[in-house]
Amino acid sequence: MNPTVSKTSRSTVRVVIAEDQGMVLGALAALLEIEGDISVIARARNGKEAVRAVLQHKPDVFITDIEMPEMTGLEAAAEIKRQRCATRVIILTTFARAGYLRRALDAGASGYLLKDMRAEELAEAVRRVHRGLRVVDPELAAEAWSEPDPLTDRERQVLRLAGEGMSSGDIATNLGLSEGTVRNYLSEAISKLGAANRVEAARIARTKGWL
Amino acid sequence: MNPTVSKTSRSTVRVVIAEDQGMVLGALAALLEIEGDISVIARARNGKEAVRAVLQHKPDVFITDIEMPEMTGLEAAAEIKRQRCATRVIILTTFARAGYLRRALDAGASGYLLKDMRAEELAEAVRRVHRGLRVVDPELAAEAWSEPDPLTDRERQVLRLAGEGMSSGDIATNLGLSEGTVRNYLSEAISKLGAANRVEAARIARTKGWL
DNA sequence: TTCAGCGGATGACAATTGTCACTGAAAAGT
DNA sequence: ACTTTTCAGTGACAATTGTCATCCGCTGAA
Repeated sequence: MNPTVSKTSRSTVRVVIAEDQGMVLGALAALLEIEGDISVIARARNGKEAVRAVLQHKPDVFITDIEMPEMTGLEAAAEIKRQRCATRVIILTTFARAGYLRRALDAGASGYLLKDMRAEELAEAVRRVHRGLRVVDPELAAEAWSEPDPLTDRERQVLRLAGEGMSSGDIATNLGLSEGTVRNYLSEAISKLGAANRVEAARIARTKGWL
Repeated sequence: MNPTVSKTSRSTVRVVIAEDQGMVLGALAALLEIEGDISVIARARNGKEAVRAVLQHKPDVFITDIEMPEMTGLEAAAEIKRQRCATRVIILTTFARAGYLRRALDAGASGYLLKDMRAEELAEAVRRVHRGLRVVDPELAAEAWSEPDPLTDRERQVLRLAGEGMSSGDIATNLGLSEGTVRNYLSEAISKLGAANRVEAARIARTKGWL
């Protein structure tokens, strides 16, 4: 498959992977190990573990899921950049959400891949990123710049809780606001998102990655 | 392309995998191919493809995700059993939902694995199932029998749409019912599930796998 | 210093939602 | 033939939700 590279490390790319689903984590590692020029040197099942592993091993590339316990992949990426670690980051996620991509790029990620891309593209992306290139789905990239998150922090908080099924009153006590205020924020969010009610608004925000 | 018999020896377990996320599909295949005694003879990215592949290749074991386009993994499993195909089925999913497990067993599945189990357990489960054993998380199994889905078909339909953010009126026209009737069903579902409103009810139903 | 802007709150009003009791018309038992 | 069930609908009422106009206190810039 890759004749130019001998499997004895002429230039082996050293990789750390983070993914909370053990089955997928192991499988991705297996997928990359098949490639002669890539070596998985550590695995993590949450963001904190991941940060520790990356800072310790200083891999060439760090591949991470977004939604994980303890610490998000995006938070982990940001933390790693903050520590001035030269490791390049690839976000690997299920969600084609503009908001996620934007936050990923803000956090200094070099790649943003979707889990429903072809499996072969992962190894290719690792090599590309290692060479210093960026790997982002062009279609998604376009969308990311077009539509910025219109919600304020409060609106986001309120909408998140409303989407879980909380009543206005519950949300109010939960956030230390008055019930009327909560309804105002909700109303504002609903109109900003062009929704008909809080549930639809929450759904829209979720699919855009604004949560 | 179609070697009539095993080129490898004694007893290779022949497997077909179905999973809609290409990256995960390829990775799982790689994971299993590492094992000397397991061979992935076909892959599918949705339920229909999967059924076709299984009926054509008659593998020993069929591993499938649940939530896929075109046709659900559960539906695929049921269809395969209906066709009197001897292939044993393993459901591999993210969701530890009693309702899913119950439907899986009703569909004649031999195994129900969660994606957040350890990666090594997959190959082991394939072997176990191939030997005619069942592989189901004991804790989940207990829960599955304890609490049967209390919802009627109508309540399910109505709740599903309500969870998407539709108003009672929309749901009514959508299902050809009157608005009052919709509210009655919703009210009934809410009380059955011990929820405070439609949103919470939908959330509860979803997490139990009753959707 | 003053004034615009923002976060938060009120109050009022209409629309939607949740609850209940009750009716009627089909199945489905017995 | 005579109950029961089940499914759908009605009407009425209370609670919750969505919308608006308006108000207050604070902060930051002109």
